[in-house]
Amino acid sequence: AVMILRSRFLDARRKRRNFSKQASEILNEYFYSHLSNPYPSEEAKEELARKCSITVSQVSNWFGNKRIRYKKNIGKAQEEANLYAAKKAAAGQS
Amino acid sequence: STPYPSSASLTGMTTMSSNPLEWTGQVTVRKKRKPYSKFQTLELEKEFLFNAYVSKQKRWELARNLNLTERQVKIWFQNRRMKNKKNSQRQAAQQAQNNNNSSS
DNA sequence: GTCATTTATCATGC
DNA sequence: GCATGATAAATGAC
Repeated sequence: AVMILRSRFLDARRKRRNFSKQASEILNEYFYSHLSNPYPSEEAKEELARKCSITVSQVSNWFGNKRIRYKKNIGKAQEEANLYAAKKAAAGQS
Repeated sequence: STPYPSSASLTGMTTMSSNPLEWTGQVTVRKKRKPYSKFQTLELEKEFLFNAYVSKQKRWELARNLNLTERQVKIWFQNRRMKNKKNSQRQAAQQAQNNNNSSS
């Protein structure tokens, strides 16, 4: 019982904070620009972690959540996808 | 090196033009995740304190006493070891951070 | 065996 | 009240 209580304090869910706006922007840009295969390599995860000022585990968590929640929203609005698709198209202009 | 076999040919989505993302299709039918009870978790944790690796005999006993399958007990210990490893890495990183701050 | 995942659930932010 | 990040069961690659 003591260990359960102790684990509750070690549980990071108790102190969860939302990522910064810039971090979410970076992660979303990578996700939607790699939508055909949104599985960043370990090296890519480390770079994303540096740019977002978060840990590699947090990057993995973000992509895990993003993939499953994107999948569940296929067929629905998905205006976020259109937003980043347009952004990518604009960046690809000559 | 995708985690799952991306054989998109089994659901007849070869001519599906609307959604070309193969990774969104889950092939295998997996059983729904069911959280264990307080008692089950506590007994597993107690055994994990003795040894992180459980013998086949002990695994059978735990499975019978906790109303779990031997496969569930085996996987629980696997996941528990990964959790331990992750926490160790987290503490090590935290300690390194503290050392850096104190030395500056 | 490890380990990167998927998925449901949990706990929090707002 | 959902959105979001982290964790707990469960799977598959290797």
